[in-house]
Amino acid sequence: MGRGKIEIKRIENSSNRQVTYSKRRNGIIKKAKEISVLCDAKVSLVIIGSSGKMHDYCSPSTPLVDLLDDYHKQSGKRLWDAKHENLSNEIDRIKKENDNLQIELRHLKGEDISSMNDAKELMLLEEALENGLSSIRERKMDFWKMAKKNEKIMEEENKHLNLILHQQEMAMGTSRDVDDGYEQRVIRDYNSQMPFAFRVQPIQPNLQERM
Amino acid sequence: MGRGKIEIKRIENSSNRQVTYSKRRNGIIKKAKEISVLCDAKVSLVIIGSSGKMHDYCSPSTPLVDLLDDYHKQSGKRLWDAKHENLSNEIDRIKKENDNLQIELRHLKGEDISSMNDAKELMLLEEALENGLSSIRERKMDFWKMAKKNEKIMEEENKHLNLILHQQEMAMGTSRDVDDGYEQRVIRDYNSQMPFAFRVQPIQPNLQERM
DNA sequence: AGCTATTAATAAAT
DNA sequence: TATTTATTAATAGCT
Repeated sequence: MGRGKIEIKRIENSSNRQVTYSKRRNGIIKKAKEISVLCDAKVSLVIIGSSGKMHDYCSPSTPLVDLLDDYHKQSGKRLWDAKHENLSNEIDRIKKENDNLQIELRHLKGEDISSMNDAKELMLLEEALENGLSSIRERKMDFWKMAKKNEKIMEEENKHLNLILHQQEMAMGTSRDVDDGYEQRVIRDYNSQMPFAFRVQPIQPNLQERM
Repeated sequence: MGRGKIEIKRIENSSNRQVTYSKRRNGIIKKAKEISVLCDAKVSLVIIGSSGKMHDYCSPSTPLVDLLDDYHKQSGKRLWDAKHENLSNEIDRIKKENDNLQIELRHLKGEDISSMNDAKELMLLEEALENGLSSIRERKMDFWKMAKKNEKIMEEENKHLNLILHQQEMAMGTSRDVDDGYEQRVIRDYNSQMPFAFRVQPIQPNLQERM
């Protein structure tokens, strides 16, 4: 396709070679674009001329890395070293583990169990859930006991503080209002040492009756 | 360059697209070979069609890896590092997800809950477990009902078989004892194949209504 | 870098 | 899917 036919062999004349190179390079890149658009193919094209300068084309929205990833999967050639492969394998492994966990989790939550055709499994599941439930309830009981205990301690402390305050008031003859802030602070400090959710609650045991 | 001019846009007709793809793929690979020979350029070409199948060309005595090494040096895109980093990040991400799942799972099983300091969370957990339990029990109930139904059907079947056997015996004048083993075996087989999943069911379409 | 005669690629038909 | 052919597209050699 030109004024004359040419043999496909190295062009010896260096300037001709250079000219042909840049013309054909444009041509092939155009072709690459076209095939990727016409046939929605992924294309990666890298050309390095004898000068060493590199040109490339990669189909849109196809990171070269991904494409080469495909390549290396399909060609079986190890493009990147074992390290990468190991990482890939690990990802696969963990993903699989993840899937299994998800399934187990869903089963425990009672989802997707219509696919469970094994009575034994169902019973194991039930057992696990019952165990879980009893543990949780034990824990809640601990909470409750602790809350009660705390409550009692605070009550005592309060009484004690009130007593002291009262004594001081009597001794100093001052009004109770002056020292009010002190009492409040002490109580807050107690609260902040409570491990659980009972911190900001007024003493109202029945609020927690489900715990 | 064909019987008609075409626009460079995705070919909607899938079989035309496929034909064009393979023609142009050959064309572009030929061009790649030509430019590498004519201009002694290094060329790497990877094409992945919409079917996902990959074709490639790489100029002779130019390992693709080396060429891509050049590429990654010149493009400054740091192919490998980026790839490596991506993989590592993904692993971290998935591992984290995994850990969270593990924790959730352990909590549901009532393990490690002594670290749970939030009454609300505990209650949510309990609720999830209760829901799970009730789903499981529902499912078990289904199984149970199905087992009952199956049992009934088998009973009928048995009766029927016995009747037929009996009739045959009468007709043939043979003793019933001769065939006794057969009947027993049939029943045992039914039972042994009933894992709870009722695989070997007599022809009774409505048995499958929930499966 | 443009131009154009010529070859090469290929779209549509078979 | 492979071949054929009319037509367009690419490009070799020239300027």
